[in-house]
Order: sequence, then structure tokens, then C-alpha cells
Amino acid sequence: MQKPVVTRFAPSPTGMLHIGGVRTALFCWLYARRHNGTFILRVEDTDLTRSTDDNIRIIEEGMDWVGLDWDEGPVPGDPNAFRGPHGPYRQMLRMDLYRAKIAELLDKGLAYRCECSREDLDARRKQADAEGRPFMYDGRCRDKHLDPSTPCAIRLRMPDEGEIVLEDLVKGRIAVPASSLDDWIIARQDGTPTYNFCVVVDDVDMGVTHVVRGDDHVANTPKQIVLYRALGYDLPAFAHVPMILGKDKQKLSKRHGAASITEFRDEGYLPVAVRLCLAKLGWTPKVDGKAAESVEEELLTDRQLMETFDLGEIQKAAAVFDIDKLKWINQKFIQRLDWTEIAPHLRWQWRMRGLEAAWDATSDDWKALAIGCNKNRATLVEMANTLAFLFTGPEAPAEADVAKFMTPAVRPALREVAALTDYAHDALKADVEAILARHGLKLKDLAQALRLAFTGKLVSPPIFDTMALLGREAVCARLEKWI
RNA sequence: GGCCCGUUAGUCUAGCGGUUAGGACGUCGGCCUCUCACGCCGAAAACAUGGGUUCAAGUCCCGUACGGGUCACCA
Repeated sequence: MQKPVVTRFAPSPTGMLHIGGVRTALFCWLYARRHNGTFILRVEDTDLTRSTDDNIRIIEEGMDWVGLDWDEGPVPGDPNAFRGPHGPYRQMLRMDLYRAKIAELLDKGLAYRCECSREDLDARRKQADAEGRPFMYDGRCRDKHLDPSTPCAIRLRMPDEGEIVLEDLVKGRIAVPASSLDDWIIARQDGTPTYNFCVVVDDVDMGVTHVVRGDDHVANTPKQIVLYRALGYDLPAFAHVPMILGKDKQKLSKRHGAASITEFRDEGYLPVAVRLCLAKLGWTPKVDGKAAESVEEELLTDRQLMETFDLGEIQKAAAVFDIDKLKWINQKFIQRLDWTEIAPHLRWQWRMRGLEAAWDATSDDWKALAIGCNKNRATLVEMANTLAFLFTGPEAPAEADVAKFMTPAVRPALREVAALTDYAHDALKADVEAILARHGLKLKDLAQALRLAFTGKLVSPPIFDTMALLGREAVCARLEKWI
């Protein structure tokens, strides 16, 4: 009985995929998944000067990495291939549809040609400014019935009185006086349609039932509502989600650190952590009707998000993005996830360091141990940092560290460690303890000396794990110069 | 400036007329410990403001302040 839910994420391919956009997409995706609906990815590339195919790739890769799969939209890798019944999902390829709709509005007298030139308009705007009154197009061309041969932009005829009401799922009821809206341009002089026109036509054509987008679009919506009606369409539900701010409460941008989704990948965050963090920014999941009241309840699965998500519960106010919270969530996921779920993402870190071949050459058991003994790192960058010495060899140790830990007292013990052959954790532990007892040493002293020999630094995974990862051959090789 | 929106600790938030205003991150203190980290225990920390309405207001209404969005032949 109810129409199946259709949501859409409609970025313009003009640069990186912003984390704010990803959150909007996440909400669209969660809502569609929650209701067994359809999630569409549509490319809004009508800004010819800034849109590129490379940027479309960036969007596809970002969406793919963060795990937001779309049911209809571009086929990744081919900017002109699409899947879904409402294609093409790229606005520049949909011009015929727009032209037909514009013609229809013109025929019905709901839109009209306007011959005012851009220069003329600019001058009038300037004058209005100078006189301190707001500039609005005065509708002077409304009834001129200009001939198609004269160069004209096309404007939508807006109501003169009354108010236009937007029932927004997150903002509530917003009413604006019709008198504050002027007849806006739906097609430029060169015939190309404008953004506000295209979204409406596309959303209707694609059957979008819930328009979820950033709240910077709120002001546009009343205009669009008039267009929906002019075209004889039913209104979709609208949900305007607040934007994400940086620490200084300004719009989140590169100045604040990571703003692009690929930076989060590069900085070692897991997609599942990014998803949870973003979802909880401005929305509080209610499991069994109540918000989280413990650490355990804070850490929800995608499944739980999908089962409880509701557009109506989204916060009205903008929220500051807290990277520390993401870090914490990321750490929790690293602790809880099986190594097989972490490995592919950790591999990206090796790839960035040119060490992927070395990583690939290791066995599954080795990988499981490497990741398993590093479960308390906050990010995969940190994990790779503490593991890198396995592939690259020890760094040159600091003089002070050598003086402090490579003492005459421990050196003989080092020699005995080098002689050990059984690297199974428990055996190694027992053997080392025997060595300690024989020399009257503390594990503390020996471990730091070994770390220094193995890594050149005083930080490594637990020492027995470190030895197991290194293997006897490498252990002996790295110990050699110290004994 | 016009129109619109927002305001609970440093941050994200719970709250939907009666609570010692709850949780999480972060911060600070302590414990644990083979390094880093984890973990555990504890602490400090909030209803922007002024008027109403009401027996009772973080919760409802109005104003003020502050913040934001938008006013293009950009999206």
C-alpha cells in the first residue's frame, strides 16, 4: 500500500568526496536499507567548468570504500555506463528530459521567457543594494510572451501571495511568505537548465520518495515545491540534515584535518568505524527504545543502525566533528574484529609504504599474530608503525637508550636468548624466565634490551610475540651485533 | 539587510512539566604493567539570556543575545 522507499545521494563531481556528503549519503542509505527500499547514486555534473570524469571516480571509490553500495547509478569505472531503470544517472546526459519539461511549463504558461540580460540584472541588483533594499526580480517579463527567437532565460512563475509550507522531517514545519520568493530561472539563456530545476525533475523521474540532503538546501526547497506543483507532481518527503562543523564551529574543511573520505582511509580508519561515528553524529540510535547508557551500547553494528534508523530523529542543529571519538570507536573495532576483517584495510597501509609485497608474502598465521598482538592501536597507521620494523629492519638506536639497556649485565642473557630454538609462545616464555632467573634479571630489563636490538626503539608488540614474528633467524641476526 | 534555522559540560548527546539533569569521547587523579598501548577505579565539568504560562519549566509561549544557512543565468 505504501510506496517503496527511494532515496538518493546526488553529489557533484567537482572534487573530493567530503565527509559531510558521506554522512548525508549514509543517512539515505540507512533509510533505504531500513525500509527495503532503493538507494540511488546520481551525478550532478551540470557545472561544466568543474565537473570531471576523474571526480566521478573519486566519488565511486569513496562510496565503495566506506561501504555504501547503491542500487541504481553509475557503473564504477565507466562514467557513461549505468545500472537501474531510470538512467542515465548523470545530469548532462538527461538534457532531453529537461527540455521537454521546460517546454511543457512554457506551454502551460507556468514559466515564461525573460529577456533581461545578466548585465541589466546585475545593475538592478547593485542599485537595490545601494538603496538598502533587497533585490528581487520584479517579474517584468511575465506577460511579454517573448518569441523563442529572442535570447531569453526562462523563469518559473511563482505565487504572489500566501505562504509556502515545507513539512520537513528533521526541521519540522517551515513556512515562508511567497512574497519573499521571486520568479527564479529554470533555464539559462543558452538553454541549459539550472540545478534547482534538474533536481526536481530527476527526483520525480527516479521515483525518489525521500529527499535527504544538507540543510544548506532548505532555502531552495520552497522554490522547488512550487515547481513540483507546476509539473503536477506529488511532493516527496524532505529531510534536511544539519551540516558538520570543525573544532572552531566553522564548516568542516581541510583546515581541520581530514575532510575528504579518502583521507580517513589513509589515516588508518576502518570503514565500519567511520560509518558508526558519522551515523551517531547528529543522531542517537535507540536500541529497544533507549539511547546508549554504556560503552557496550555505544558500539552498534550496521545491522542495529539499519534496524533503528529514522529520519525524524536526526538532530536539528549542526554538530562538531570529534576526531577523538572516531579514534576511540576505531580502536574498539580493531579490538573486536577478527584479523581477517582488518587485514585488507591494513594492507592499504603497506601499500602506501611500498611494503605490500612483503606483507603479502607472509602466512595467514603470521598475519593473524601480527594483527592479534596489536589490537590496542587506535588506527591502522599506528598498527603499521609498530609492525614496520619487521619488514624494514631496526633503526639506529639512540645512544642514551643503548647506554641504559645494553648493560654488561644483560649482554650474557642476550647471548642465551639467541641460542633459544623453540619459539612457541609458552616455551619461549618459560625459557626466557629461566634465563632471567639464572642472571638475576627482571623481564623489564631484558625486554627493553631486546626491543632495542630488534627495532632500534623501545616500543614493540609484547616481546614474545615480537620474537615469534621475527623468527629465529632474524632474531639472531639482529642480536648478533650486541653479543 | 530580507527570509529561514539553531542554542543541555571542551565535544557528541539522553531528556519530551515533577530526575541528585543520565551516558559516551576528551581532560585530570589513582591502580595494573616487559615497552607503547589496553583495562580497571575515581573526579571535575552543562540546561545562552530575560520575561511569561503553571502548584511545578531544560522541557510550553514571547522577546533578547549569540551562531549558522540562503538570497546567482553555482551546485
